Amino acid sequence: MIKLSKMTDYAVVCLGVLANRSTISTSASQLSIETGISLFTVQKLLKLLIVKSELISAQRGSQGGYSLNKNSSEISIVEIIEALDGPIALTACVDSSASSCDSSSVCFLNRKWNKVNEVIRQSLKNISLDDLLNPSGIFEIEQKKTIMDEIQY
Amino acid sequence: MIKLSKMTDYAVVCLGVLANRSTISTSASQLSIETGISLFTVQKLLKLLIVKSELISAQRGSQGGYSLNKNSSEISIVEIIEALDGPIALTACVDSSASSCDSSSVCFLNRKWNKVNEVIRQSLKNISLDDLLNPSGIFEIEQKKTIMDEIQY
DNA sequence: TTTAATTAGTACTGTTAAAGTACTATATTT
DNA sequence: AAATATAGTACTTTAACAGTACTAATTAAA
Repeated sequence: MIKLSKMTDYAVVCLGVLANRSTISTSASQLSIETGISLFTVQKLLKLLIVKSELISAQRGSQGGYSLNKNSSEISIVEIIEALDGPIALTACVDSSASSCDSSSVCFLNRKWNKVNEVIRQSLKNISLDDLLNPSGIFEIEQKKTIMDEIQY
Repeated sequence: MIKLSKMTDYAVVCLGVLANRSTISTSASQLSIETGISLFTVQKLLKLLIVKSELISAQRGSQGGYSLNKNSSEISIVEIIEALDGPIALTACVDSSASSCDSSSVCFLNRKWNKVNEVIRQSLKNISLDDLLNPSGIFEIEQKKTIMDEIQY
């Protein structure tokens, strides 16, 4: 099964809470209480997002916490996925790591997967955090599906 | 990183070889030699494809082997992915397994991921094995990307 | 200025899914 | 009958992820 890490799932939930309290800083413990996700996990998650993305800001000390840097409608789920799961790359040999593919002499199609990755990335690019949070967003996503259904590319 | 299993990657390579020898049955050992993938792995892979998909047929005994059931242009990469990785489902809670999501009381967005999954599935649906094998296919995939780029859905 | 609250950084442990390996049974051709 | 191949199953190893824990640094408020 192609799947996201649990962290990404947790992130959408936590960022959703932050989106509803855009003005105030929300502490990790508060987020843990509101989401039901363990404090340890919430802490880890937020630290990751701080380091790996520009999605949230942190304020230390008493009354400190985290807040969203931009509106949920401006956050693409690609940003969240790529911050926590790394680049969207379906195959290892496509990963732009130093080590080249073990079977490069044999594998005649590494390059092609990159295009497939791009197709997926583009599909996700225009789905915002808000689309996942806001009920009216369901329809929009449904629309997207329909549009894609009709394109016989 | 969102990624496919290595098995899926191997599968595309092996099915690619089968596509080039559509008429004759090709044994696992022959495929191992031609692809460079270990025999054990090739055997496991082909057995999986037999059980989990309708993509190939097997013939036992001397001179036996495997062959593609349809043309590579008629095989969607979704068929390959879903045979080996299971359904395309980005999050566990979306998986239609018996056990409901642990945090269902808290998670206010399980349903939405299904729509996202559908978007990805539709993106992949119309990419064929042939698109990954045939050089001229690159352009077509590139086209797809471009089309999707332009749709500001 | 002390105390409490809170994030930052790092490191360790446990769990689980995937990959790889191996063996035995069954079928088919020669 | 013998050789060749797939079918089925089970075991072992590996690696990524999730979870846990501790210490340091920072900030606000008492």
